[in-house]
Amino acid sequence: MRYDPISHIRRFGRAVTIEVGALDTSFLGRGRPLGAARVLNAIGTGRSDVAEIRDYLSLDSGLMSRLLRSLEDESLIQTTPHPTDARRRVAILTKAGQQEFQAYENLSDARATALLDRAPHADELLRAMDMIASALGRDRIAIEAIDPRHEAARYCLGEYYAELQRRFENGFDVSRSRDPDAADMMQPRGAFLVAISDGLPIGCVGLKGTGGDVAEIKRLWIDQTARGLGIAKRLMHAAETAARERSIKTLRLDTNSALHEAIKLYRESGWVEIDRFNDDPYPDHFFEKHL
Amino acid sequence: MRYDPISHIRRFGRAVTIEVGALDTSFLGRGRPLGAARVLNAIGTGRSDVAEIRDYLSLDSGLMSRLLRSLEDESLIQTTPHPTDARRRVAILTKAGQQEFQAYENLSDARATALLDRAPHADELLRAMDMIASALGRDRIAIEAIDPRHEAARYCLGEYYAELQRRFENGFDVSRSRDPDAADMMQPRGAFLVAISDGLPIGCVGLKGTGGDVAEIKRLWIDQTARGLGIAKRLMHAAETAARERSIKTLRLDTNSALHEAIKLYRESGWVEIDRFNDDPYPDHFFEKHL
DNA sequence: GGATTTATCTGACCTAAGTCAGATAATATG
DNA sequence: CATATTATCTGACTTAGGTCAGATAAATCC
Repeated sequence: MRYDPISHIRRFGRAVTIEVGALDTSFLGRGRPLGAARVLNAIGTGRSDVAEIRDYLSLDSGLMSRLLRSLEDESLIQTTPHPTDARRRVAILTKAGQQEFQAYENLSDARATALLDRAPHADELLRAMDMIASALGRDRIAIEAIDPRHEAARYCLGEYYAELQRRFENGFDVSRSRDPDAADMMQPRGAFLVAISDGLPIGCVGLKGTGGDVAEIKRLWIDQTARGLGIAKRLMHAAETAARERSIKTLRLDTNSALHEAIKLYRESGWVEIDRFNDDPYPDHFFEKHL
Repeated sequence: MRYDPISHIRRFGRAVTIEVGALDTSFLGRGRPLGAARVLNAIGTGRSDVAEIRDYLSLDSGLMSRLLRSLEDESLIQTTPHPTDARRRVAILTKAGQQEFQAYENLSDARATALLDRAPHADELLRAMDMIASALGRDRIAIEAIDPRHEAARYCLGEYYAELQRRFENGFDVSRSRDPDAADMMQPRGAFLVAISDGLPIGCVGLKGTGGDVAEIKRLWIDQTARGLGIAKRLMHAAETAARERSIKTLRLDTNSALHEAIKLYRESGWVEIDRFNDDPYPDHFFEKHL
């Protein structure tokens, strides 16, 4: 058959190439070459170290220097020496730069909104986009430790609770479960790790420590559209590493038989089933692992 | 919440921009600027008229001319005057050009294959890509009349039968249904129309004529990932237009109650239910429309 | 403390891409 | 048949993007 899987992927490639081109063209409407717009965008999204931006955008140092000068000439950015390394420079947006950055953001948002408004099944479309973004970006998925009260963490936890609500026969009410103290999932006792894919959190795990040599693994979640990419394994591995760094000797966790992929993962990676060790109403399986 | 739908779309944008950029970079490995590669590709995929290529790639006439010269200098293409309009030129690939075109195709295919091989759920991923390609490319979906024995038509019919097999309670066996004669769905008696989106057929409908002033609508199918975009309506509209052009006064069709979206569409667009007019074992609903 | 490495900047240079104004020849229009 | 239009080509020009070889100053290494 002619319309094999590759034909479908290549059709997808044609469609998104046209879309990407259209977005670039709309960016040019602001009277600035794309290179300068990209640098402005990198600074606007929090990258301030010039070397970091250069690396992120794979730019030659000469070109980078000229792009920074042109943005400075427009009074969109200011550069100052790096506080601890005087060879380096850091760039920040001026007030005008923030406005200009926001104008680019608005162009992107407008395209996204227009697409959503016209889409017949917006939620399905978003799921499809998430799945593809995760598949294409799998080599760029990074595990980061963040504050469990940070918005990325709160987003992950919200999705995690929503998934338990869907999967547990009688639903899930977070207030009936013991919600760990944020401080127990932060330095120095514990950690909260998220998997970030192209800027969006797609998975998380918590290491809840007490200061002693026993700690608990909590809130392991992977977005449905990002499963099968080995992210859970990476998160668990990172959590164990964090535990060792905190001199933790024994890890425990509780889970529910509805979460069979998770239970399979635990069994395959050295966890052994133990007796119930708490009175939380939801879990029915309990595991332990010695580090 | 920060991670609203727009964040997801923009993450998707970042991921595919990187992918598109990587493909472009791999194309540069063949030692030719992208512009020339695009023209070569356009010629390779069947566009021979220079003006048509220029329009398709939105190129300035001067730039186009120079790109053609550079491809001629490499002996990859040959240009000759247009057979009926001596102002125009047509370009075709030489033997070396065909090889070079194939080399680009292989690069694309290799990327697609690599993606599929690593994907955890390849079929889901392909569905996601189809859905996004249809949503992004909805303005480029074209209705074309083709030979029902053409591969695009056979693909549509295969997908149509597969869908009936899934949706009918007792499955569907095409040999038990009367398969229309190809000649009845071609000029001058009938037509076979397909909806093409970025090169891939995503829907079809047949107009089966007998030479008289009554004809039948057959094989209305829209790919699952392309529903809600109004393609069925456009196909039915095009079929009615084709019927009028063939002096047909009355259209009939049979369908099955499992195909409720189709039945809804017929009811909403002027079709009225009539008595059974054939002994095909599958249909249980019969409609008619006077043009 | 001297040698080496690193980050940035500057000038010179290059290619790709695209624009613009004619020139030419053929076709279409009235 | 004169005029307008169309398709292509050519030369002149511009901008964007990127490379390369030093220059400079700071940090790091031995």
